[in-house]
Amino acid sequence: MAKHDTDLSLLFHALADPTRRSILTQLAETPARVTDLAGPTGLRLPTVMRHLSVLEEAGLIATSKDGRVRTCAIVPEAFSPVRTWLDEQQAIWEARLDRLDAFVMNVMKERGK
Amino acid sequence: MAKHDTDLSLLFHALADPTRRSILTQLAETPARVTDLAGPTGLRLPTVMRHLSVLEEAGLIATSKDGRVRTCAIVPEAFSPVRTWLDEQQAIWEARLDRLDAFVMNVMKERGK
DNA sequence: GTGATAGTTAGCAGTATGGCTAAGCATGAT
DNA sequence: ATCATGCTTAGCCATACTGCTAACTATCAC
Repeated sequence: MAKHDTDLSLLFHALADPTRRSILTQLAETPARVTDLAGPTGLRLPTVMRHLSVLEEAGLIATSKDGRVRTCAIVPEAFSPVRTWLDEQQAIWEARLDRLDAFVMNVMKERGK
Repeated sequence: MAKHDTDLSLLFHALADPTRRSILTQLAETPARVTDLAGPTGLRLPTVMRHLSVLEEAGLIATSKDGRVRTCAIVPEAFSPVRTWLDEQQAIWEARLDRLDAFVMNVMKERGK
C-alpha cells in the first residue's frame, strides 16, 4: 500500500466527477485557458479552479501561467497507472478462470475413463 | 451526459478507495464471504458492508446469500466502461497529435520549397 | 493611471464519505 | 432450546467534497 496506492486513489477520485471528466475531454482536444474550460461547465471560476487543482494533483493535467493567463494541458501518460491496475486485475481473474477451465477439463477427462 | 456518465462516476468513485480496490483484488482471486473480506482490511463488518454496497451499486461485484452467508464475486465485465472511456480519451488526443504531426510536416514541406 | 480582464484566495453552506458502536435478526450447531 | 455465527440496521462523529459569494491581485489595453 505504498505511494502507488495513493496515486491510484488520487487518479480514480479525480476521474469520478463528470465535470472533471468533461474538462479532460475538452483538454484532450486542445489545451485551453481556465476561462475557456469554465465556459461549458456553467460553473463559477473558483469552482472550476478547484476541479483543476484536483486534476493537477492527480497529475492528469499540467498548467502554466503566461502573464495573467493560465493554460491547461492534458498529460496523457498520467492515465497509464489506471490501465496498469486494470490489467493487473484482469490478469488475476483470467488466471483463475484458466485454472477453473483446467479443472473442468480434468473432471471431464476423469469421467471419460 | 446520460446514464452512461453516472455509471462512470459510480465506477471511478468505487475504485477510488484503497480498501475497495484491495477487496476487488481479493475477489479477483476467488469469491469470498463478507467476513473473509473484512479480515484483511482490519475494519469492522458494518464498514466493510458499506464498501461492498458501493462496489455492488457500481456493478463491480455481485453478491448472493445462502443461509446466513453472503458470498461476493467479482464482475469482470464491469470494468469495461472504464477501459472504453480511457480509449475514447486516448483516441481524441492521439487524433490531435496526428494533426499536429501533419501540420509540422506541412510546415517543413513548405520550407523546403 | 484607469479600467477591464484573468485568476486567485478566503470562507460559508449543504451533502457525502468513511469510520465506529450498539443492537437486531436470521441460521447453523449442540 | 440455547448459543454462537454471520450478517444487517440505525445512528453517531469527524472529515472531505462541491458548489457559492465576496474580495483581492496581477496583468493588459488605452
